[in-house]
Amino acid sequence: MKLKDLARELGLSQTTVSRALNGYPEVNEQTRARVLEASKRLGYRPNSSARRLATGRAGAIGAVLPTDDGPLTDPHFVEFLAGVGERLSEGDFDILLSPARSDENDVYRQLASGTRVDAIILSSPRVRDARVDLLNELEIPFILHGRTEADSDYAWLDIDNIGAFHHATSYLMDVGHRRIALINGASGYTFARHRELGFRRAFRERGLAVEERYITAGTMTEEVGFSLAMELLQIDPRPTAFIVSSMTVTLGVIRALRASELELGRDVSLIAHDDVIPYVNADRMVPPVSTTRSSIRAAGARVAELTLEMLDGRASDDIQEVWPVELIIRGTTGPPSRP
Amino acid sequence: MKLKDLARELGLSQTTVSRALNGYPEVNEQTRARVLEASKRLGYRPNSSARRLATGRAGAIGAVLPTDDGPLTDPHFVEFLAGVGERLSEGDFDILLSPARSDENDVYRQLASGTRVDAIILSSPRVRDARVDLLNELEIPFILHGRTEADSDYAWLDIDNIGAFHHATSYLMDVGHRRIALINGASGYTFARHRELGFRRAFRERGLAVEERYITAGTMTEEVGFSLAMELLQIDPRPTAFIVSSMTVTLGVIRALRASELELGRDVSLIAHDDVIPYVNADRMVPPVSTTRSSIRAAGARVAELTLEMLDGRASDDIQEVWPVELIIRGTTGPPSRP
DNA sequence: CGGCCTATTCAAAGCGCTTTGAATTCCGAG
DNA sequence: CTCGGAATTCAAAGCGCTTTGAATAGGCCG
Repeated sequence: MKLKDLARELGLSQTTVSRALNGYPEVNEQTRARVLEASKRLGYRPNSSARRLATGRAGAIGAVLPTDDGPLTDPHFVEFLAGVGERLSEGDFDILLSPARSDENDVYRQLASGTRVDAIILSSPRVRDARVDLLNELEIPFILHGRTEADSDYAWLDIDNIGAFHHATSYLMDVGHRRIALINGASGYTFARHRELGFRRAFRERGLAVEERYITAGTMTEEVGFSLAMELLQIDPRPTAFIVSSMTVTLGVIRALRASELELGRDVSLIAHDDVIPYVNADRMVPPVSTTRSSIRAAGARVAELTLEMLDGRASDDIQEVWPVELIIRGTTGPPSRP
Repeated sequence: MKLKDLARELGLSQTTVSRALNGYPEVNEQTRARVLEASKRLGYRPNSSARRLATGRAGAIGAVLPTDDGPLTDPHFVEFLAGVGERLSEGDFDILLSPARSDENDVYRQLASGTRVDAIILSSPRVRDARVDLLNELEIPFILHGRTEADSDYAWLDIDNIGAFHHATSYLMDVGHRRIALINGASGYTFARHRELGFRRAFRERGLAVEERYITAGTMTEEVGFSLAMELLQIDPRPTAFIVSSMTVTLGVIRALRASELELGRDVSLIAHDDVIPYVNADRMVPPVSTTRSSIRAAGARVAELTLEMLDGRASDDIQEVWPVELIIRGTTGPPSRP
């Protein structure tokens, strides 16, 4: 069942049928209704290759599977992608997944130079990210989930990491903590940088000095969370509270606390950033974990939406969104214990 | 730079240039060399939409993002996908990711009826899986990673789950364990069924009875691992060894052991199945975890390869591969402790 | 009633590639 | 020399859709 067949069936020209289906205004509404009905009844599905050839659009958004050592560990990335996909599938757009190879630049170059994608979505940007320059040079539309240091010349959507960690740190201070440790994502990434900035700002605002030994960073895995927490707990005096960069890392921290026979929420407080992945649920843990929360899936959907707008002509440097982050206090935060 | 331009540049017809580039035999080797050189020099990239329209191929393999409660938790799925992508990107094929919506059947139906994918890859099949019937009916090529109960009429690649868990169980028996607990993936899925079968076979072979209370199953997350292990440890007498369905679940089991003040490898033995995801490394844990190991990424690559063969005409019911699984003994397995 | 404008529909020309069927060239055999 | 066949190359016809430019029909005004 192709357009031609459908048109013949209806006694109309391909032009009219095509326009009726694509919502053009110059079609009689009655005709449009007939066309839509017949199209559904006969199970007509436009051939996307043909459509793409005719429109000159690839009909796909490129994303690169991050490499192992990236900060966006797999579950996060999938969740983000699910959001992107949700929104994209409403249009005639696909996600084109390219695995990152040894030379990542090559992957982007290939995506851009071919006619396989209309735009590219980047995740986990660094403070200075060569990919941004590359894509700007290649002149292909792209959007960042996150941002770089110089964030004025391209499209991005980011959450307010500074605000989130500032808020979390301030809260802990409000309930009495002073020895607060930070377990951050790997330095170099903007989100980690921002989180540290927010953390430090809370101290500065109160005229308190940051204890540098309490600031740590690493790849965001359970293992790293465990070992960093173990190291932090060796320090004398040990921190009374932890601010942790992800729920995955938090699993490791909890393991470390157990190993040290410390009770979470009583002996030690903790606030973690929660990207709301189904894989680990902060609220269902024991005790429920206090978090700064922002759905990475929702962000994915919005990024997709912005991408489509960009392809519809919206200026890319007009697309810059910062999302606020909620602080949700649950059972892992209390006043510092007096040992 | 389109084919036409390239042809004009070379003083050849489009036909010849196209054939030269696509490796057809009826082209003079000298001509082919000239064409290839010019193509590279001028940076020619074929327009994939056009090629796809002309060949009638969509140039994409469909995969459905599993829903939250599936057994293939996100990190596994991405790793599998990475394997698929690796292989696919060598050809002119993409991965088309569709997020599973409320009615999953609809997603498949849409994938199949449109002209957007040439084949579909299915993950985590159930013992009886409606999707297989659906896709057979829709007459679109597809391949399963895993298999169903009735596995003769379609293409699949699976690992030897029966053998793996039989081997693991037998090993534990060899070193003296009798009270062996199984923490399995959610029942209903073939891989979980097979693992249980392998487990039971080891008992049967030795004329031993299975203690049914030691057999548990659930979604493969850290949380579930923790709570199932906690329950198992309440049983009197408690199991001396655990066989666990994934490394993620193992994290939870380890947390439960710590909470119960039991030392892994001494008080309790453990063998886990390891899909070799970068996210959790069995060998780097303390103590290193004994595993049945099979790279899910390699499986993905092979599935992609088989898919391409299928599209090249290989009969789908000729494509049925079972991969053996290694048993790797590390530090979490020893003789049972005598309490 | 003729002319003009708007609403609606149509035929045909691509989009950039592959592939069919035919044309051309070149050789060795007869 | 001449002819049939192998080796090369080519022109042109699609693939199924969108879109341009033109045609047709209907409605309103003077």
